[in-house]
Amino acid sequence: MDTLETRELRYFVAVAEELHFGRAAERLGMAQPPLSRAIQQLERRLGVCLLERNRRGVRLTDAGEVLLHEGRAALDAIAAATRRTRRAGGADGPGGSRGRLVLAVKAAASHELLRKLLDAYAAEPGSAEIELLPCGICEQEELLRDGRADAALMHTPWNSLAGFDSEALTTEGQVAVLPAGHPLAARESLSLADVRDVPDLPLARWPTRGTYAPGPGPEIHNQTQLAQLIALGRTVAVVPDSARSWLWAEHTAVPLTDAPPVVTHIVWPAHSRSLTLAGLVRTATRL
Amino acid sequence: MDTLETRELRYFVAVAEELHFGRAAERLGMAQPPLSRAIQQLERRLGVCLLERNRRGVRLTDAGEVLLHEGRAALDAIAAATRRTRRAGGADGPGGSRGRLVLAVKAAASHELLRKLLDAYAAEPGSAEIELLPCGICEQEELLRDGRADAALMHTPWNSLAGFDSEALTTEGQVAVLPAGHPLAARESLSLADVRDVPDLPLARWPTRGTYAPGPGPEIHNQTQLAQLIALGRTVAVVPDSARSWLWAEHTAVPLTDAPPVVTHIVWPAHSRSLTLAGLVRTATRL
DNA sequence: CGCGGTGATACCCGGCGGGTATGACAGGAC
DNA sequence: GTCCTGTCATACCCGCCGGGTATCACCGCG
Repeated sequence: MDTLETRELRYFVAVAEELHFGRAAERLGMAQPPLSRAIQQLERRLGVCLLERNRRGVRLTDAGEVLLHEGRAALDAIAAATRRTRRAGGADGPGGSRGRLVLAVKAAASHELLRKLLDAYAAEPGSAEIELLPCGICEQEELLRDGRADAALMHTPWNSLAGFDSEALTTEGQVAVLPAGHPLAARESLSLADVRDVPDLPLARWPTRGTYAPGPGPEIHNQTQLAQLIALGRTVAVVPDSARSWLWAEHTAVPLTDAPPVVTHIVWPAHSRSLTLAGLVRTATRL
Repeated sequence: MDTLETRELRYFVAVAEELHFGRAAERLGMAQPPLSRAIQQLERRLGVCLLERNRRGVRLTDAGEVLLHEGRAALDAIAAATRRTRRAGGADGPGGSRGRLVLAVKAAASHELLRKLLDAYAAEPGSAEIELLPCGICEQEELLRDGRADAALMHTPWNSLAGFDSEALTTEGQVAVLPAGHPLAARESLSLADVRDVPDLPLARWPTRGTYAPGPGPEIHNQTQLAQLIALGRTVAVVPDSARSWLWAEHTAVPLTDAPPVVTHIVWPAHSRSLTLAGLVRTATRL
């Protein structure tokens, strides 16, 4: 009468994402009629209309929109339960050591900090093995939610810490990275306004929470690509101070006076009660 | 091969909580043998040992401990999906107005603020109906997690905001509430040390995150009980400044110089995307 | 008017979730 | 020792329901 089954959630999310019973059924590896029936049963059990079936396609009702969001969150929680239990049971990969932690990090971000953290933690008595999970620009939230990672290093203001527990580790300023020969590269310092208004160098755009702000500059997907575009004189970027470590000879970094500071946090699921994780966090905050 | 069913989670959580197949089966309204079999299947599918069956009782393994925590979170998420979808579909209670929001509040806490918030929000164009859900001292987290509430008013440092999104609304100092006739009641101000060391008045103990710290004072369950115990000269309490509004004639409030400030927040699930909720939060932050 | 494409309906079947009866085993009372 | 008791596991059966196939009803379109 009340509790939804995982299967029903999976089915509904598939239909709500595809907005097409046939395609959704294909994605789920089943035939279309039982899927239609399952969704009908779901609507009857909830006492709520989730989909508007116009001939030619399907649309979500307000309630359907809610169930899509909440259902995704619930499916993530279930996947997380599976993954973390398997990991705790030593049923993963080779070695199968107990208490292993998976730490999600953006490639090449906070490199110095990460090295110090790993060294310091490994020196702790009784420390567990830390597996690093390199991930894309804004993937950490998802990895924490669905249990593929147990902790992550995140950087405000780019990442959102909402929904997680976190501790701030370091704060740093930002610099503008310019082609070495550019006139602005000779300046002692710059303001954000300076950088935004260079006519021949449109500001590179990083994704914020997975989407790109509109603008003239190129959309950046990884750090190597960015480095190359800057070196070729096609763009300028605003990056944290610690990014100086991967600059090329053809780059010049100029401090920004008014850019928001970048804070690196260690982040974990709010409900976590793992002692292993607590140890890692303690080590991190003591750095 | 991988995704857990809601039923399996329910079964496992019941067994893990009871540590007894028979009682768990009774709680689930089923017979013991199929429950045993279901747990075995679960262990085989996860490839992990969850329970240690000694004759005479059952114990959780480390992996079982993890699944208990993560499974509870997942079940909460599923319950939340059900409740919020039903609410969005207007399938709840009489009236069935769309976009209704449920706001969880501790009885009598932040009364002034709550009145202002409700008035201001009701005056907004297109505002939804706000249903108030009075709750116990530290129940708000649970209500948000399992979907019985959409938002809550919480007070740091008593409530933990971990896992939620929040906005701070007001900050206030704390006062010591004493029986009117007590010698300390004549003082202009007090320190926490003063209040803690009154030999004839042990400090009342509020639950923090659901549990009571050890101490000599009485365990407080609600505000009326506290008021009475103070009036009878049995205890002294440290409460936020706004609590002056419910004091009796037999009470005296004395400002505390070094008590941590109490911050009232409006709190909501981090993944929420509801426009109605956003409107309420906007109103609240503008107060 | 037929045709393609949509979701819904009708019907059948096999698997599995659940029940009952019973077993295996350890510990306590005596 | 020998019960008895309380625990979880095993064996077996059955009915339900989830899933498949075939088909329908409907609409838009050339």
